[in-house]
Amino acid sequence: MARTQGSHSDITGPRIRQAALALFARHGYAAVSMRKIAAEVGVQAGALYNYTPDKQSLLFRLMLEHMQDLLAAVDDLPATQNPSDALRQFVGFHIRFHLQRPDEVFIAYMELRNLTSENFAEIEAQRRRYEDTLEAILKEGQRAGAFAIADTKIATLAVIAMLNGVMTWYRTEGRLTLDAVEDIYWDMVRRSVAA
Amino acid sequence: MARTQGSHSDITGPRIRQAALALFARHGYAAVSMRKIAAEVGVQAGALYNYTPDKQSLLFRLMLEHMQDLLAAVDDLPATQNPSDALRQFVGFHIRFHLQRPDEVFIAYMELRNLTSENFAEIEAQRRRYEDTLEAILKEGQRAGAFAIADTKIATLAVIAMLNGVMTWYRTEGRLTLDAVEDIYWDMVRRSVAA
DNA sequence: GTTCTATCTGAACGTTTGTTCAGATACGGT
DNA sequence: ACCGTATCTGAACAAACGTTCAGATAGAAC
Repeated sequence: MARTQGSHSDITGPRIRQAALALFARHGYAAVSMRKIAAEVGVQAGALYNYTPDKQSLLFRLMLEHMQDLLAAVDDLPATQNPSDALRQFVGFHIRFHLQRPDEVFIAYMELRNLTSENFAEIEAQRRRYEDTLEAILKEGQRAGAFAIADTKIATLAVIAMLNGVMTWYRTEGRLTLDAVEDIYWDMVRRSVAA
Repeated sequence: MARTQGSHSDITGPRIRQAALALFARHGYAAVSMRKIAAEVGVQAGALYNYTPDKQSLLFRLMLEHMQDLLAAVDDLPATQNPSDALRQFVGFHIRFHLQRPDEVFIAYMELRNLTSENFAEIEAQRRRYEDTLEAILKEGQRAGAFAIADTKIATLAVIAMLNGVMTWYRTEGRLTLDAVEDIYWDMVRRSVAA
């Protein structure tokens, strides 16, 4: 039986990427076979190759689309009055954006070593672009005297690392609301760079 | 040829764990075969089974020994006069200990999902014990009025996440000395929890 | 110099891997 | 009602996987 009810390129393609995303996040790229992805979609392994040239491209596309979404979203943030507001906005944005996409975030960080070197370079470039938006805020704050930072590059990485930590423990059904989490982290970030 | 020159249980065992450590860190547990580990040691795959019952135990032992070393080291830290000194000592200890063992740290974090559930529970318990030593410092500082922390559990995780960030970028040959890095991070941590 | 045994080889096992492709089929267009 | 084609099946491929084990061998013990 081929071409079963309601099966279309428009449907199967996204479902394959969705299944791959969930499986890669849970078990890791190397531990997930094409057959497992196919089974999750309800299709034979060979059918996947109508939608991806190979397994590597499947991973790369997931990561690339995630990074592009991230960069587009951060570029769309409204303008702010001063560096402190900009930093607060960034903290809130980062926490919310990443908590909404736990699987994508997990993969984008954990599966970097499973990319070919060309693909890795491309993803890494996007990551750096994202870090640069935060560093620009810190530099401007430093220049304006709003922040007192020993090293803006390290501070950038430290703040992002700190914020990323929220993904390892935050659960929607936990004791803290998203607003509360945001407030707590904003408070810590603010103080760590305050003049 | 068997029992080649200088091959002994005392030599081969550690060399196997050392090779597994490096390969797991670089390529990931699932992507490394027993044959690759054996080749790195200069031995056939079957010989590995004189030293580990299976591949899973090899990973587990690496992680367990790392966590035990970490807990033993943190328990050995000298007593301090006040919470601020204790926190400073912890920050310096954490950075130095982890930077000395990049492969172990990487594996202990990235390969958790490749542990069986029993093994995972054991490692996770050790990790929590480590976090508890930091939270105890923060709680005592909070009680004594030295720190002003909204939520000591979150602050614990945030501080550790922030410090762990150093592993992703620090290189011995980089522009910053270990002392400088330690100072910068201590400064940020101190301010993020200061009363 | 002989024996003993810890250690390693090398082949084999059954499974699973990513990928290919000829053939089957169901839907869109006519 | 028929055709054309996009889509999927199912089998096949060579390679690699974790693990086992009978047999070989080198060094320790005497």
